[in-house]
Amino acid sequence: MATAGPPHYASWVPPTGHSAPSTAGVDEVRTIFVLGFPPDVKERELQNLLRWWPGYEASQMNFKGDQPMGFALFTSAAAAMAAKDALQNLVFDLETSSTLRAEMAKKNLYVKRGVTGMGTETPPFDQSKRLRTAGDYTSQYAPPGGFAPAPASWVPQSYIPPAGSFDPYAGYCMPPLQPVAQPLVTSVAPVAPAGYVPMQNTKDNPPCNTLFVGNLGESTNEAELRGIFSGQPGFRQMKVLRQGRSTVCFIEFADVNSAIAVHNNLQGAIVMSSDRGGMRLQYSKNPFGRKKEFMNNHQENGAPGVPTRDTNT
DNA sequence: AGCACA
Repeated sequence: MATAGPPHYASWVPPTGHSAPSTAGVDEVRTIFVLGFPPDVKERELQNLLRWWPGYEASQMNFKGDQPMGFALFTSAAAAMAAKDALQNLVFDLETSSTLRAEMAKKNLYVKRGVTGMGTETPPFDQSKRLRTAGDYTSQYAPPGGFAPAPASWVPQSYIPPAGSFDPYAGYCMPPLQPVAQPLVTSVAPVAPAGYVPMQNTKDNPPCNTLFVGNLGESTNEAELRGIFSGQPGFRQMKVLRQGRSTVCFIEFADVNSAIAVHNNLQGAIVMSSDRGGMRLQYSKNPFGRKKEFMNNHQENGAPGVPTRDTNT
């Protein structure tokens, strides 16, 4: 074992949306400096780790010898510090047990015009949009899917290209994330997970209003889960189930779209208290709110096998 | 690789 354990779970303080966001301190340092990556880390990994973070603008991986140094620029110093705290002591790679150290940088990352860390040969299309959108995150951690350039085939959770090009959603054609229904819980800003781990989700069920969370270790802390989910738009309720060595969890949302958004956005999100890194999100087999159908199908107070004639539909 | 509760 020897898990020195991911120490402080940085409870994420939302970058204050009301106090003059971007225009405030123009010469403030809003760049973080991250050490502790395994030598074979790719710049892209840093980008993918941070690209959903509120206020993220650009990042870059430099190599001093074989010691990678990451830099990431945010829209504000507050956003940068929040990200810094979240990355602090993050176990980046379980195999090499490399733990990240993050600090505020000495000076801001210089971003060449048109390069935001999304790749060097950046397509011209949404650079400006990307930057503009970033500011919007200050009020609420909106679903990343919202600005994903998303051709219909873009499946957010497949960080790893599916080997057999198997797409469980082929038949469902993800609705393009229309603005999620007004959150029932508006006040709570979601606690952003400390990071993401690529997660393959080979078997899934049709989208519904309830998510099933798997790949959670027995040590998983319910409060942490609640912190992550309860602030998500459309969140209704959550139930944690201990199953011996592992833990599972159900989350109900007000509507399917909210569930879809979370299913995509939080796929592989790192659960600190779990000993398995990222969580796996699937749609539940038995969603909430289907009691009637369930009961009807089971004829619980009638003759068990009697077929129901669909007299009224 | 684990799906409860109504």
